[in-house]
Amino acid sequence: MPESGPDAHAPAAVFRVPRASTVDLIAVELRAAIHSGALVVGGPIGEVEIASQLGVSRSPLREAAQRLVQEGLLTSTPGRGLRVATIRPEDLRDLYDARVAIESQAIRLVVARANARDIAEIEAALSTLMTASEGTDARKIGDADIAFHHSMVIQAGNSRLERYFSGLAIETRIASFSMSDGYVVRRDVSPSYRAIVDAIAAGDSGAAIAALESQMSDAVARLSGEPAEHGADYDTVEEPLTNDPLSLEPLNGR
Amino acid sequence: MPESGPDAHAPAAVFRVPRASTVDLIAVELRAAIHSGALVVGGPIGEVEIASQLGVSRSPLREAAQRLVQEGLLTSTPGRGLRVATIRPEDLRDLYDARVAIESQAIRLVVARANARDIAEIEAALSTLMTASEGTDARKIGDADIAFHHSMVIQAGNSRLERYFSGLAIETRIASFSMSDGYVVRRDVSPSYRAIVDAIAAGDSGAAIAALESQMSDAVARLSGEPAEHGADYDTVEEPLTNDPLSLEPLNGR
DNA sequence: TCTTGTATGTTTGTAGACAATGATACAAGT
DNA sequence: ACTTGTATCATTGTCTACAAACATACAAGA
Repeated sequence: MPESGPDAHAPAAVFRVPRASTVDLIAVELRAAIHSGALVVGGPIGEVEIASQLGVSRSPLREAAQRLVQEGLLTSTPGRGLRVATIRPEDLRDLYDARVAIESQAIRLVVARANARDIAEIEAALSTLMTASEGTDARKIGDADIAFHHSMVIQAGNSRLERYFSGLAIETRIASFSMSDGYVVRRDVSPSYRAIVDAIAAGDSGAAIAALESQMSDAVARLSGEPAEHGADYDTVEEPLTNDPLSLEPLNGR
Repeated sequence: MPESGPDAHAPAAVFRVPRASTVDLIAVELRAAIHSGALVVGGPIGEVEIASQLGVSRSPLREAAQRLVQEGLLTSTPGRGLRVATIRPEDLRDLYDARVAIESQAIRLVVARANARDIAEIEAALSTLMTASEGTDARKIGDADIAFHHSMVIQAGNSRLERYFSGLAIETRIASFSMSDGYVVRRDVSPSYRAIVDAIAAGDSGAAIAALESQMSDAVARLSGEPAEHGADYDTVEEPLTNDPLSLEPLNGR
């Protein structure tokens, strides 16, 4: 079966350069702005203002915004425009159930692959979290927490799961902003983190998922403002919300 | 603690009417068009043509398209515009792993709620599938298959899981179009469906998830074109792709 | 005093226009 | 004959403008 022409089915010698579109850049920037609190949770999106801050027109901004609408990070009301989504207390459970869906499957995949390097990465993320939790920077602890969970999803190597998780991670941040006034984290790192990693290393995905679920239930309870149980002490930190004017010159100086 | 003003925290007597925006309508239409094959998989999106077919301008169309980009149903290449996504054979596993993530969690939630009415709904979806599988309409069987899985996610009552699943369901359809030439379904309904429902009814989420996983692996193998094992016979149907010109007058006669 | 109607201003939603980029066809050169 | 350069065309990406919808303030009436 001769090839029809030179290099007909030859393995590609060079790959597509995945350039980022303007909409991509804006979407990233919007997510970062929500994450940092620069865009106030529940607050409106002034299209003209934000577009000018980003140095773009309303069209690409609106297109990028629709991506976040699909993610559930923005809500769109017909005549009223876009607002940053809020998480109502009764939605907390749903959010964390969704995280369990993604992360428990990630655990299954990581365990199935049983790659030592993957587990090492997760271990590294855990130790970063442990280090951060010795300090008092609540924001830092929260970020390290998400980074730990993120590392599990990354190691699973499934692009869809990663995409879903990225959105859920930001929603988790929104929840922090939405619930109590202030950013609340556990002062002591829950032992469930250790349990998750150990179970993964032992190849016991069932135990890891069980630990994950209890950790998530714990988080829901904490954010719901339920009193601390079994001696866990929380650390509520009034966040000095950044008011950065949405940095970025997307098209590097064009 | 007197209320400050009338009805300050009174339970809402009337609710927000969730009007659908134009972008919503267009997004729905685009998904339907991909589902029906009117927008050919891998094919380009002619913005002007499709916009005119829908009776709208390019702006709202492009905004709606970005939602599908976020879902992974469309791909955007900077200078080259939008194309309907394709599922490469090596991506099949990832797609179905993602479905397992969503659906296994849905099963857990349904089992946890243990609501007889939920299970009855799922049973109904299964019997619809059984009925459809007695016929020869491959498209109908495929739709009933997805509807069965969808019903589980619906009964879980988690909006995020449902949103994710809706996208994955269309991706599954894309995969059918992408793989072999033709739409391939199992002629005999796999016994794993029965196993899933029975396990749910028995409250055994572990068994249900195991059955789900084997069913998914089966689907991956079938779509990958691997030879039929253990006597399962497939039914490949050359689909007469509909060439409907994207129906719809979104803004009912405006 | 509270409600209801009216007017004004602001913001969104859509359309149309222009510039820039990529695709295609053809001609010239090696 | 194949490659390379050039011109033309189509399509996208972005901007600006206009019309419609919404919010707010104020005045008139009950």
